[in-house]
Amino acid sequence: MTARTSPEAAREIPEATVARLPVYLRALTSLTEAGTATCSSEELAAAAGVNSAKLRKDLSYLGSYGTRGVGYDVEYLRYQIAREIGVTQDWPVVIVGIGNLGHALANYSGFRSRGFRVVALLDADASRHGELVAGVAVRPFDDLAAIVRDNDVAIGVIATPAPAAQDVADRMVEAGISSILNFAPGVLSVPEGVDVRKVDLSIELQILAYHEQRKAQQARPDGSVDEVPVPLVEQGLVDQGRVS
Amino acid sequence: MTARTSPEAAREIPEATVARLPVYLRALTSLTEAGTATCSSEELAAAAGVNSAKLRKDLSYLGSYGTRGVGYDVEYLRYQIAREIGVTQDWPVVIVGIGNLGHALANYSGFRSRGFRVVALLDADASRHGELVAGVAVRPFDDLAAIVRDNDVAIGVIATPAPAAQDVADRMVEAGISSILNFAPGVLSVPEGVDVRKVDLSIELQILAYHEQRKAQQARPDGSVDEVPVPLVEQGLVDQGRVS
DNA sequence: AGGAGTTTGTGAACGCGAGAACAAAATCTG
DNA sequence: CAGATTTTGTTCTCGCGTTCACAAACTCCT
Ligand SMILES: NC(=O)c1ccc[n+]([C@@H]2O[C@H](COP(=O)([O-])OP(=O)(O)OC[C@H]3O[C@@H](n4cnc5c(N)ncnc54)[C@H](O)[C@@H]3O)[C@@H](O)[C@H]2O)c1
Ligand SMILES: NC(=O)c1ccc[n+]([C@@H]2O[C@H](COP(=O)([O-])OP(=O)(O)OC[C@H]3O[C@@H](n4cnc5c(N)ncnc54)[C@H](O)[C@@H]3O)[C@@H](O)[C@H]2O)c1
Repeated sequence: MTARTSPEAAREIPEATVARLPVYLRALTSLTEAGTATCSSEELAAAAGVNSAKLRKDLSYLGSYGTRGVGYDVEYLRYQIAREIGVTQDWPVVIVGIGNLGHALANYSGFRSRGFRVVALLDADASRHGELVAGVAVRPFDDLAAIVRDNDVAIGVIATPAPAAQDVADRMVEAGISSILNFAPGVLSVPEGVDVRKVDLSIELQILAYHEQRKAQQARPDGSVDEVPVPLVEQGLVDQGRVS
Repeated sequence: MTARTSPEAAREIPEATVARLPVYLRALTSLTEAGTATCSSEELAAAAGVNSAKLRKDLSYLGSYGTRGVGYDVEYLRYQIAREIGVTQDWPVVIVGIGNLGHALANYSGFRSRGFRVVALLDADASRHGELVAGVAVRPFDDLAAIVRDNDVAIGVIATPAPAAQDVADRMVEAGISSILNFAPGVLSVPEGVDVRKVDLSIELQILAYHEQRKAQQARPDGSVDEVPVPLVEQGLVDQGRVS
């Protein structure tokens, strides 16, 4: 690993690894709850659904937190990963668009328990203002800038209809938000330095449909109804976006 | 492209390409609605948020549907992609776990309009049975096998709490479902030939948090509050799971 | 008709990630 | 204490995906 020419060079964690760290974190939390104090890379890899070599390589980017011949201290490793991700502190989050999906998100308890705190629910529809969802009041969308400023909000969630999403994103960026989780379909355009991640249910289903169609096609034309001729997938598809 | 040793060899579309086809499909639908009859790879790539070379290579796996010097016929290409994905037909879908999230999913109109039909809503909680959500009644989970058989259901959605997810998945597979979209956190174990895709809100937020933390760290220690020292991302993160 | 201009489809180069394999480091055993 | 055993951290190789760059193919204009 030749250090890049930069002075400190820090640890530059590959994006694929970053995407798996939360999975390891969850697996470690499960192990803790099960009372396990120590685990090998093999065990943890199984719990996370990945290859053990991949797991070890991923962890090596963070440092040397294991002990050869022994394994990893579950609690210690869990803390190190949480610190690396940045979820030892609580991140304030705003949700915009409190419709079907927004309500579900606001009610989702997994937010709190994983290092995120919903500080505001915003909606453009005045008839929703004042409504309490999971103890938080729905407020006018125009309060965004003030809320972001007062609470140091860096992360915003968009759950509005698609046509409003770009507008909302622009206003979020303007207000100082630099990370957006977008549930509305379509492409968001944001300035450099702003991260966007997209969750698109229809795309996921369509990917499944494609593979489903291939399976069906492979059984039909031959006439023979054979079982799983080509193993498409089995497990451990931690990497979002890949199936096999 | 050397044809694999198999007899027909068909077109083997790379997984990364499959994951982008739905994005192109949506972009083309937008163009159609905007009244555009023809478009270049450059225009379509912009609408989909990807590099135009990548778009052309992706489309080349499907066939030669463009005209050099002209571009693509929007409607024709849209149909070809829809056919390739398999969404010219309607796919019956069952949703299991009609709580917060399940309600939102059941109410989601984007299902229907994109080639999927919710044929049943299932929940283990008897007090929910009979409730109508978007015109579909909530039924006992034990009806699963019959519903899958009668409606030829291949795709199932899991929106139950995490502890129940593996059980539900097992029952789905047993009933004949071979594609699962899982919203519950944790790793599902399924037999070969069954596809699982996972949507995990917390993981997405944690990935954002990681990058957010890096941005903050890069501004602080230097003392200087410079603007975006290293361009982390800008746009076009079509590929789920990557940020930059 | 012929040349200029466009735009597709693809060959080739490159970089990143996955996995196998192994050396180093720790524990355990006798 | 020495050797066997376990398990990590890392090196190496391979394959996939992205991107560049360009020839082929089509249109348009004179
Ligand atoms: N419901 C689902 O399960 C689901 C699944 C996948 C994707 N989505 C997407 O998520 C988004 C929301 O879906 P939904 O079913 O909750 O829709 P919805 O219509 O129920 O809710 C949208 C909410 O956004 C508010 N809104 C509209 N414009 C706004 C603006 N400019 N600023 C602030 N708020 C605004 C509306 O008042 C409404 O309350 C949609 O883009 C949808 O495609 C939903
Ligand atoms: N609400 C969200 O926004 C959100 C976001 C991300 C992930 N999730 C995940 O989605 C899942 C559902 O979340 P929710 O908020 O809707 O939970 P919820 O508790 O509101 O709903 C769960 C539903 O599943 C039903 N259920 C439980 N066990 C079952 C079983 N064995 N078979 C059939 N049905 C069963 C329950 O009766 C309940 O109706 C959870 O795993 C959660 O972690 C939710």
